[in-house]
Parts: sequence; structure tokens; C-alpha cells
Amino acid sequence: MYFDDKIPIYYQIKNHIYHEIITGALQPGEKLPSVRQLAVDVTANVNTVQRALSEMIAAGIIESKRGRGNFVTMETTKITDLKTQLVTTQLAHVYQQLHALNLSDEEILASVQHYIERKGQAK
Amino acid sequence: MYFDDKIPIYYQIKNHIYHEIITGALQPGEKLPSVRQLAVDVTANVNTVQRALSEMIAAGIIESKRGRGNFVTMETTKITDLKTQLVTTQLAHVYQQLHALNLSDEEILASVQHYIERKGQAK
DNA sequence: CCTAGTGTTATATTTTACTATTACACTATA
DNA sequence: TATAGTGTAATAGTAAAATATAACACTAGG
Repeated sequence: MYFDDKIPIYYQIKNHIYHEIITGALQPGEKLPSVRQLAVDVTANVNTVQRALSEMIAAGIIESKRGRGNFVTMETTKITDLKTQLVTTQLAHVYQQLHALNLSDEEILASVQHYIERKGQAK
Repeated sequence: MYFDDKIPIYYQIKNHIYHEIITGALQPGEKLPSVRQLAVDVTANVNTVQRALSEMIAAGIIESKRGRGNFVTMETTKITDLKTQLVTTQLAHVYQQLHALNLSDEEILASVQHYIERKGQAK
């Protein structure tokens, strides 16, 4: 797994798993790979994976059953809430950043539209 | 200055100064505060500030004159290029993140529009 | 020429994330 | 009941960022 060296690995693992849950790659109630397997999958240490999982458990998205495994919550409202929260966080961040670069609301919207239209193309 | 503990301080300082240059708070050719003063301003160490400055110098945005100070480049094209680059980086990041949450191009655009319309308001 | 202010660099120390390794607690099942 | 697989936690070590502090190199101005 690719890691951005500017951001803690445990944080990136957490985000990665959240994405899998939100996109349905991991279904509600589904068992996650074991912590040891996850560590191999993402090429990180068990403790680092555990740290990521601990935060997701504290957030109620993952349920931990000792001796059995970790499971995605069955409460789908928690998952939809998580998605809303992640999307909003991303929007707030990019808005704040672009606004700090003196782009007006209109320019921000236009720049996003422009980016989507031109993405993947040579300039 | 507020620091996000998930991102290296030197990196945040660099970004902060870039924003000041792009918004014109620091004009082309203008002298920056001394590294020692900057360290006080942003509540960080001189070496940390210097690391941020070194990268900006390497990028050609800041010119260093030993014994005199650090100065914003007079080449305004470098500044506009920097702005373009920062904006594009932000757009690419948020697009990738939202796309990874299974939002379509249309949904991404709509969510940005929606965010701008509703920002600062209760839900 | 001297001094104050500037950028630059170096050393030692602290802090934190991460790793490697081991051990412990629990569950299911053969 | 023994064993393999699971989560959990502790210990010790490594690496990188950040700090405190000091020194060095240069410039401008008195």
C-alpha cells in the first residue's frame, strides 16, 4: 500500500478501511481480515494496524470480538453518517484552502467544474 | 500559529508563506521577516523555519541574500504558476478522495455547489 | 573598523510514530 | 481438551521531526 509520508500511517490505514466500508467493499456485519493479515496486506506493523482499528472501534464503525475477529457494524446509519462526515470534511478542507488562495465562491465552483472536464487530459 | 499535528510543521509553514505570497500579503520583491522573527511569529524553531524556507528557495519563490534577508521573487510568473499548481493539487486531492467514496463526477460537482450554498448554516 | 542584524549550519536532546518481538486473553473446533 | 486463530498489550529499539543552543558567514551603517 502506498503511504503519504506527510501523514501518519495509522491515519491512512483508517481512512483506507473507511473507504472500503463506505463503498461496500466491506459490507455491514462482514468480518475484516485478521489484524495480522491486515498488517501484511498494507505492509505495516500489527501495532500500527491496531491503532487504526482502535479509533474505528471507538467511533463505533468496527466491532471487535476478542478471539473471533473485527466486524463492520450492522448499523447502516452509522455508515451513512460516516460517509456524510467524510465528504463534508473534504469539502470544508478544499473550500478553506482555495478561499485562502483568494478564490471567490464562483471561482471555486468553476475550478472544480473545469478540473472535472479536463482531468486526465494534457494541458 | 495553529498546527495540524498530522502534518509536519515545516510543511505547514511553507504552505502558510506560499498563501501570503499568492494573496499578495507579501508582495513580489518584498523582504520577509528575519528567520528569527518568523520563528517567533509562528512559534517554531529557527531550524524548522529554515527548512521551510530552504524548500521555497529551491523552488525559486524566495530569494535568499545572506546578511540581508529573504525576499519574495520579482518574477511574477513564478507566483502565478505556484498558485495554479497549488489550486490544481487541491482539486486533484479532493476529487480523488470523493471519487474513492464512490461519488460520480456529477455528484462531486453538486456536493461542492451544495456546500458553498449552505456553508455556515445549520443543517 | 566595529557592531547589529541577517542567513546558514551544526550538535545534542526530546518527542512521536513506527517497528520487531513477545506474551497474554479469548474463541471455535477437531 | 488441545490447538490454531483471533484480538490486545507490553517491551525495546529505530527513525524522523522538532527543539534548544551555539557558532559561523555575510551585509549595512555608524
